[in-house]
Amino acid sequence: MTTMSNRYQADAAKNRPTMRHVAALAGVGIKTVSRVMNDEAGVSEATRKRVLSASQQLNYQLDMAAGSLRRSGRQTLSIGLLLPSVSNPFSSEIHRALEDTLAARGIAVFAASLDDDPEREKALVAAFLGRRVDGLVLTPIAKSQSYVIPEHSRDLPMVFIDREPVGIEADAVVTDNAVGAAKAAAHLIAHGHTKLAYLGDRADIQTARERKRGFVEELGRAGIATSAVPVIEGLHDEESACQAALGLLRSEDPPTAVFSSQNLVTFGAMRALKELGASRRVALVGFDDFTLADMMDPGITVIAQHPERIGKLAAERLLARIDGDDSTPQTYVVPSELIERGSGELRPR
Amino acid sequence: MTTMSNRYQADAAKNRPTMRHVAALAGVGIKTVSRVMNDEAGVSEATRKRVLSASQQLNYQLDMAAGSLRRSGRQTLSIGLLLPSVSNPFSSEIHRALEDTLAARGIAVFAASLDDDPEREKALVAAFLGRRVDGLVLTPIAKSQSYVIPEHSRDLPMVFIDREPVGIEADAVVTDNAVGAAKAAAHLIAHGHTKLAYLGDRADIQTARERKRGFVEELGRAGIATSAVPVIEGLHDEESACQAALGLLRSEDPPTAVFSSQNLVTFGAMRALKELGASRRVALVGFDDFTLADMMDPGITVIAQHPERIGKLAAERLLARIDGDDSTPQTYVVPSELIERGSGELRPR
DNA sequence: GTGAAAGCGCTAACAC
DNA sequence: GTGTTAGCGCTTTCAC
Repeated sequence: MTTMSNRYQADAAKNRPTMRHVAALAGVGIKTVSRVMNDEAGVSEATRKRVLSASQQLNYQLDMAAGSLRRSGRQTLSIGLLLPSVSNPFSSEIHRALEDTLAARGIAVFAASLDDDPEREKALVAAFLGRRVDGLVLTPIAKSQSYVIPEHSRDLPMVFIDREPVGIEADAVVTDNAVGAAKAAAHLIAHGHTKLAYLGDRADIQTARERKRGFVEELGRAGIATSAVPVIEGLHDEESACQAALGLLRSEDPPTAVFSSQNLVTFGAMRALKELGASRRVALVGFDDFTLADMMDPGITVIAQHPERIGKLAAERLLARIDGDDSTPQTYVVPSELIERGSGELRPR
Repeated sequence: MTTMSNRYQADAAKNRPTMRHVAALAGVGIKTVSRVMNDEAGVSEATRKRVLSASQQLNYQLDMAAGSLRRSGRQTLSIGLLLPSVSNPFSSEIHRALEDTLAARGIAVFAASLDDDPEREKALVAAFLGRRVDGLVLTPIAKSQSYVIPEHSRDLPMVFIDREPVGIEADAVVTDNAVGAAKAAAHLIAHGHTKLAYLGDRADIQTARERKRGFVEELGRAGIATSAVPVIEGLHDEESACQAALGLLRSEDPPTAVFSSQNLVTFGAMRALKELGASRRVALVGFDDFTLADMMDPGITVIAQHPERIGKLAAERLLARIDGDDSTPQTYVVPSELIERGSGELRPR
């Protein structure tokens, strides 16, 4: 028996030990080891200690994959998260909040970046499915998400974030984009502006469309002719936004207030205003908050989103689904918030 | 036969289909399905097509976990990544670069946040090991990493980033912290400053210690008495850094140039300078680059790190180890870069 | 080219 | 309390 234990021990030092190794060393059956490792009842304290000691001696680690293969329910305690990019500040805040909520349940997170590529979206979903994740949290970018319908019907929990999915009914957690943009317009109008301008992202992005819609509708409510308000779309980076803003501000009848629909666009507008020395003359409200916004001169007024709340809510919905909630899928709206910092409170002239 | 196929098909619509389902529907043996799904040779084109069609019809997805259980080598095509926080900009840039390099090999990334908690470090490593990751990339924060020695000896590939591990010999990828800080000191001295000040992070963080060492050593080389240079450490957030900077700048003999060892500290210093209206009078160089640094007034001169290079290099080292490289572990140093933007080029008086 | 049998590490079901 | 047997979905081995 001693030789056998030794052999198992030597074996386990190089190769990864299994329950058999632990069982042999502890002198018990394999099922007993399983009971101890899973904190199941029905093991005497003495046996428990022997098993624990053997497992520590061998540095044994339960193999979750092998376990879940046999276990009914087949949970892997891991989920897949698809983001525009893991390095995008908005996305990574969501990621963090999700992680915190899921970690409390011992769930690990696979994270991946989409880069606006619909093909990648499908490929990454497939990659996650192959790893048998217990759920999926994704930022949809493909035209339709109907390709996941088979999985969804198999009760794979799924929550969409930032944008609502198309072609499938599933839970979603989004910002009130239209309302937020309308708040920005109303704020500028309340400060005396009638000559507004809109700098927007690509129209194929759902959130961008929503923001534009909200902004324009608010103009209508305020009785400002939409035709008098320049709306520039298709801005996806700082440089193009800066050029667009420069064009507007140098025109014959320049706006006295600008709304930018997204961070990079806001940065471009800020650069343009700075270049023209107009930062304290032309009002600016940007959608989405950013670091150092309060350190600018003037501070930049923004419609802040709450990524941490989106992430937390998405995680909670996912857990509820994992726990068997089968109510009708729903879209949850997280309100945005106007933060006054100076640039949005400048008055015309 | 038809009834059987139908039964399997109905079964597969609700439950997840297995190779058996596909085999039954295609009218072949299970091993043939395996061959097709793994792109193995030795299957006639006709059979291949039948199998492929059946698998698409059922929406079949190969189960990687089950496969790797039996497969020799047992690769799961997933790795674990441990970061200070997934939402930290520096970390998430590393994350992104890692992901890109590993995605090319079909490797998925588990990401998790440490929050400066040594216990979490150990727990998360255990969680990853239980999921049988093929490798680990980690930012060490515990006092010693000797707890992973057993895994390391079992040839689990492992690369440390940002900080070198203690108590174990393993690959590491780090910034040249001391050299970078020395460059900052030299830059300020070259611009005529002799009255410098150092604002630093907590001394228990390795990178913070290195930066201080490099800075102080450069003072020595320049013949500036270290005793004449205030060195404040233990600053871990913007507020404490701001207070420390205010104290220094309001003292009887204030510094003409400040070096801040980290982003949040830099922000605090910027705020203090702004509050005192000293932004254009007192020089500032910060360690680590940040968004909008060029939009400040003046632009903020920084010692930029290259997270994308750190991430890429770490991924490459990990892949090399996974591929069997068993050369002596090594520390790879990624050079930092001085970026002049104005604040660091201000002269005294 | 193809398939049957064994077994990866574990848990379910049941016997003792 | 504890151990034995079967089998999760797949790949290996080897026979046809």
